Amino acid sequence: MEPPENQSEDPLAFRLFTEIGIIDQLARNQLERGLPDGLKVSQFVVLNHLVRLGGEWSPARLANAFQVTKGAMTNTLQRLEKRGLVRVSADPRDGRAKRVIITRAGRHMREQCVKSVSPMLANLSREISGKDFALALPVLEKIRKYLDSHRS
Amino acid sequence: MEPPENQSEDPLAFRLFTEIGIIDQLARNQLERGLPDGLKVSQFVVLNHLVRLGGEWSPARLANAFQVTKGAMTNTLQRLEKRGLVRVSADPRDGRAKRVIITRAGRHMREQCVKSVSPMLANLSREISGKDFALALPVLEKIRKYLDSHRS
DNA sequence: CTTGATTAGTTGAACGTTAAACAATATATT
DNA sequence: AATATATTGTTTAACGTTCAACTAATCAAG
Repeated sequence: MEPPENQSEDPLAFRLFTEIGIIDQLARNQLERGLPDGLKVSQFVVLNHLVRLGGEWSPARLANAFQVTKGAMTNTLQRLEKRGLVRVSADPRDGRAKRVIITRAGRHMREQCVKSVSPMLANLSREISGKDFALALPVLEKIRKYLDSHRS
Repeated sequence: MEPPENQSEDPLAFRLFTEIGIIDQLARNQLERGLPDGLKVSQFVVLNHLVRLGGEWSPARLANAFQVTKGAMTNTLQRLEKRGLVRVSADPRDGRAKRVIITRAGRHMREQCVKSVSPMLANLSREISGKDFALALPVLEKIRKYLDSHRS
């Protein structure tokens, strides 16, 4: 039998996306305000991604990971390279592709960014328990993986 | 050489914001692709807000609710008014303010938008249970309220 | 009443993103 | 080999947003 929540007009899912939209906007604003040296969120998330997952990433893979266009990633990488935070070079195995490697300065900048975020995270932890985060995170991961695999 | 790092070393809250950012981007893209007549997400959420909560809203209140600047809301409302989906008029009680009222065409457009979203939500409900949504939603609401009350 | 501070809305420049067109290279088919 | 198809990255114009400056109106205190 089908519970009524599975109907096409599920208010729960819709409200969840609404909350996510507002949280994303608020968090981005507060994060960007604290980032050092006028670094943009789009640039920070790339640095963070490179540090967290390591290895070499092509611009196309990065664009795909963050679901932005190739043009946007070209722009972000050019700005990061101008700052000396990443190095972009031709891929010797594929004449079309490039490789993106984070520099030592890039790792250091990412560290500073993480530090600039921690006060906000610490304050948040005072009001919302780790148990709550642990409760919501798997659900969000599931949703993200679903959306990620069902995009055209 | 640095050891390979993985994301589970990041604080739970940080990973949660990362997931939220990716979900927001994926969901916005898929939503906007399905909206009728080239309507933008920013325009749809205003229509949806006016239908759901009813009554008269000033541009400033709307800008505050969605955490966008007044300039952005001016732009969005001008586009909605050009389409005849809202009516913006002077507030008789406050010479500085304006009132935003949704038109019948606006309500109809919102209905069509909701219809265009339902297939996506229905597919999502097939993979993620209402119980999961019910689990995550209160946490997200708590986080949103916290961020909302702690912005400078 | 007058001054000063606050609030509502608009405007224009700067910026980042998207979408589409493009050149270069790779892959698959025949 | 030759041809067609797909993929990578860049560029350009259009668009939406932010930010700062601005006008107009309200509020608060003297």
